[in-house]
Amino acid sequence: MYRTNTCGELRRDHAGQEVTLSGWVDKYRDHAGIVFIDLRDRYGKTQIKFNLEDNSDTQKLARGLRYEDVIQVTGDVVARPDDMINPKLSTGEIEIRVKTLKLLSKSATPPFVIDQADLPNEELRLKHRVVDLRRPELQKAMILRHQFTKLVRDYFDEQGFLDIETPILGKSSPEGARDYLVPSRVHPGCFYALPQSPQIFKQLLMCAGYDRYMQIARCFRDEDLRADRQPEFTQIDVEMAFVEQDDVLSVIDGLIVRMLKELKGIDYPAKLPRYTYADVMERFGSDKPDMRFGMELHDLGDIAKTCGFGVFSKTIESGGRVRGLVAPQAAEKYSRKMIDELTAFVGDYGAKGLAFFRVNENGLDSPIAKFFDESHQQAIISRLGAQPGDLIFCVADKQSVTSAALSALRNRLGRELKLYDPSSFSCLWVVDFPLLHFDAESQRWVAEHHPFCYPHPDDVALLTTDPGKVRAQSYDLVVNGYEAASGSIRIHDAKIQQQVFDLLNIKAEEAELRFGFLLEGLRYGAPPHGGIALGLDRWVMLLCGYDNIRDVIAFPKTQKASDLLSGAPSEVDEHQLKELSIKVDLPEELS
RNA sequence: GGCCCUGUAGCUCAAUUGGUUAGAGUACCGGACUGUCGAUCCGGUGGUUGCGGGUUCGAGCCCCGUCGGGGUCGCCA
Repeated sequence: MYRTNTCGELRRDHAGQEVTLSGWVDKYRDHAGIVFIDLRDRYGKTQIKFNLEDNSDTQKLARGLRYEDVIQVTGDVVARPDDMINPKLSTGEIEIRVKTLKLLSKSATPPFVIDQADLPNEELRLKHRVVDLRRPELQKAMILRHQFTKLVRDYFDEQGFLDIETPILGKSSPEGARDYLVPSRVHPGCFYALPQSPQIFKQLLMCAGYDRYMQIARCFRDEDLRADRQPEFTQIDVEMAFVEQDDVLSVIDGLIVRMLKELKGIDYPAKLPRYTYADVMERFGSDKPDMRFGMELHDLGDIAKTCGFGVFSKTIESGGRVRGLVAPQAAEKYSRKMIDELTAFVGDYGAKGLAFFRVNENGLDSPIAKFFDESHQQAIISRLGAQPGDLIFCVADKQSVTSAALSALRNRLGRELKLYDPSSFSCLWVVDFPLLHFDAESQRWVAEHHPFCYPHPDDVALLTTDPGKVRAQSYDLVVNGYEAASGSIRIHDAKIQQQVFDLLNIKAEEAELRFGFLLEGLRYGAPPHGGIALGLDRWVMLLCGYDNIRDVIAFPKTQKASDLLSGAPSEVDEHQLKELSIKVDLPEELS
């Protein structure tokens, strides 16, 4: 038997017992006559000690132990004297007086020390993920991830959902994200695609009568990575039949409230607040606003129109917008140089400039203040509710640019000005997304969510008259500024589906080719249905309070989608390619 | 594909802004030490400054290219 207890469980009550522990050497403190070792496993650390008078051979062996050696010890649990209790350890009231020591596995010198205050750079951590995964921060994430998925499964089970698996090897569809492809050996020249999500299969399950489905599903998208995006990620995929939007939202409300309570001890109102897309876009400039703080956007169009500042008035004349926000008590905190930096920052979002005003007792102070007379200055102050000491920022541009620039600025200022508690949570629904948007590049309507999204019942008539105004029965769950879930009610009515396809300029033949197996499923008695998918990795990231998704994935990939641990992706043998009827044709600069 | 940051000892960082033999802490190796818990003290090993070019009397530092890592815009139905 390798152990009778773990390294995290022994307390004062255990004093006097003989125990056997196994684990990793976390620290060693060698005093020649007495040697202390902190023994670690995933449950905690226990101090073990070796006395010269107890057993000089064992003590000699103990002195040679180094970081990450794996050992087994047997000895007696001893209560520590009061002045030697270590309050930093849960096991700090006891220690093990070792009688026998066995070296189970000698470690090579590790590439970095786990308890080091300065974290090694991420490249090294990913290369040596085995060592990295021993760090408490990653262990916390893995444990929380497990607790989260268990809670999710339990919750949906209680609600009558069935966990059903869907294929990993599927059919490629050109819409949406780029597919990861898998060549078929038995069908030369043909490829499977890895699922971007189990979307169509879960709709087919609804048609088949499995009216409450859930799955913790791995999804794959070959798009560029971000701090919160990996090429393979995990969704909590949910679909329900005979439901309206409110039914889906209520089920998820219940999940979120329970999860925040059980995993974070946070009491959240039983029903998460709901906002319309139009509302949050106007007030926050984003469809995923971080509502842990205010600092809302305000429209200054009417004031800008008549002011003396040409950039503003001309923007309004040409159909653009002037909007602004107030950074509370930031006038002194942001120097001209820092504001220049913010100007460059909003430039990334297309803003050609960033107007600013420092608010003082008499009005506005700014290089462009002279273009605003007393009444215009007061109008701006009163519209924004600004106080002396505040700093006002404005962007004048087409609507989409004012939204993108100001929402990014808002997030940045909120963080820099510490306007919220980073450990708090703000969860909300955004509903009534537009069904379609007009893509200027391809000069056509494209689906905002996907082509199977049901239009808002009040807007069906608009499909033929004003498609851009049609709202969808789709919804996002937004947490701390992240899209944490997204879903919709699907079309189960062939006539409306046809209308949407027509709008998207998808011909019947093409629809049959691309989504034929879904349309086929919808043909034989499709119940009204809808669903949602939660981003598991993002949720765990948020629950841990981390700012990147890699720290909640055991073996993540880098920004270039490589796995530094295994070396994937890699070239394969010629005979493997031949078997798959594949010839590699590298671009010239790589060959 | 664009923009920005980054790469110096096993690790975390420094190097007076182009100037002597590239330093410190930690890890590692050796020694001392019987109550430490970031143990302490003494000594030692350890470097093609990511790689390749260039400018210069002289490059860790400047320039060009390239590779890796990170952030972000585009992209992600």
